[in-house]
Amino acid sequence: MIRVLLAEDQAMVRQGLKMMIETDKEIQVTAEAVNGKEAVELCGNHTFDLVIMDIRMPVMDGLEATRIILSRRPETKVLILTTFNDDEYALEALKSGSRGYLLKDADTSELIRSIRSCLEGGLVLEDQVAANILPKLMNHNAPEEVDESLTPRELDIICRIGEGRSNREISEELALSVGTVKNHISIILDKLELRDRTQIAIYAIRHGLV
Amino acid sequence: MIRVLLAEDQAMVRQGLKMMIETDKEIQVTAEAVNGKEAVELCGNHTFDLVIMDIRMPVMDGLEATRIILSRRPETKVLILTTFNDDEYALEALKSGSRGYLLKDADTSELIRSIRSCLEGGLVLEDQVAANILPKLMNHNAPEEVDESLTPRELDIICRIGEGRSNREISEELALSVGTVKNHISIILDKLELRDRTQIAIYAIRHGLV
DNA sequence: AACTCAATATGACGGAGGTCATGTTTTTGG
DNA sequence: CCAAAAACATGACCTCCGTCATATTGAGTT
Repeated sequence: MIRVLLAEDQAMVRQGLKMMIETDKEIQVTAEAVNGKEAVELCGNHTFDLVIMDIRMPVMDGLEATRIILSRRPETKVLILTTFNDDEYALEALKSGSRGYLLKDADTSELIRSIRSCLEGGLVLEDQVAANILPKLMNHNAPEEVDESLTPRELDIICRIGEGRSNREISEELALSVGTVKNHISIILDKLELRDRTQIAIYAIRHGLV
Repeated sequence: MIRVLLAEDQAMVRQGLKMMIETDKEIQVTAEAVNGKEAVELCGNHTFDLVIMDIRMPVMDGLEATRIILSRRPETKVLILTTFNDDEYALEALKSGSRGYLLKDADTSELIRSIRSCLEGGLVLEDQVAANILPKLMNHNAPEEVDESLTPRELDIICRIGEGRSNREISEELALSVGTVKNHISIILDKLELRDRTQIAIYAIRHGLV
């Protein structure tokens, strides 16, 4: 038996959802909440396999409630429920640790399929939503190409600066003199048109070298 | 009419797929290729709405073929076809610009649904695959929580260090004396248990403050 | 009223960072 | 094989960074 907590402020939507969900004999809505705060409290006192959480609710919204619940009971699966096919929300919903994103206009079979997929470890994502957020996530760590005039040695040193090492530490790790490390850094600063090691560290991280 | 190019080296799979696809009267397999190279050549001479591309093929694999085709005809949709629910491939497939990821054991209705969703701009992703790759993409910019003992002023200065500013620049931007900026930095270093401004910059980026 | 804390300031001090000039040794490519 | 580039080294020099001690102001608390 799958125990579901339904967190949704609109009684009508809640009722409709409950009926749709309980079409499946193995799934039961064992509790309902009208806002995020109630949902958090219920999760403190009871155990649920799945929480279906509306994103817009009074008192405490669904994303914050999700974060709190997962920080206390990480094994709980949370599916975010929303009206809009809004990729901004989708990203936030995923960052908060939810296991997916249900649209309110989904039909019963779609709903059941999503719930079961989620409980089996899947992440439920509309194709349209996926098309919007994946490129964002990929571009975000898009490794802009590194200046190709950099030598292997210089790249190595850039990495170490990006890890927060001092010149002394770098010189010891590479069995060089401190002066040599400084020389390399001077050349790096020149090639990359930067001013100091801090900017090198930023460069290193932004270009995915660390 | 939707024109599909089928790139798959195994004749049997190709035949089966073709029959499943053409269940839908609006979709037609107008060409077939037995490896990536053939697929690329066919795309040069003809126009297709969709390419279904096996990932493992002789001569040229599906990922490389995808990259070449998309560099020449970016409007083409490519769906990658594979046997395994392998997230390593999935990431590569998405990076290559494909619009999703079909499993060979999908049934006919699933297949048709995926094709149509893809042509409508969707990104087709198994829930299990999504569950594997999304955390990877998100962890990269995982906003570990920032030390809460930091004051607003200190956070501000941390951000500016994370942008590569010198003490002098920061003091001018905030209308402070250089000494005050240094004082703040000393306190920041103490609170975060760091050693120098470079490590502060790294902290700022890793915690999503910049 | 007494207290705490954030924010500001000053000046002195030592050390790390970065520049420059110069030179040697290896690697590598034509 | 020779020339160019990369890697390594030294020492002098100056600047910027960060520490420390000390102090003032204003906001909020008890």
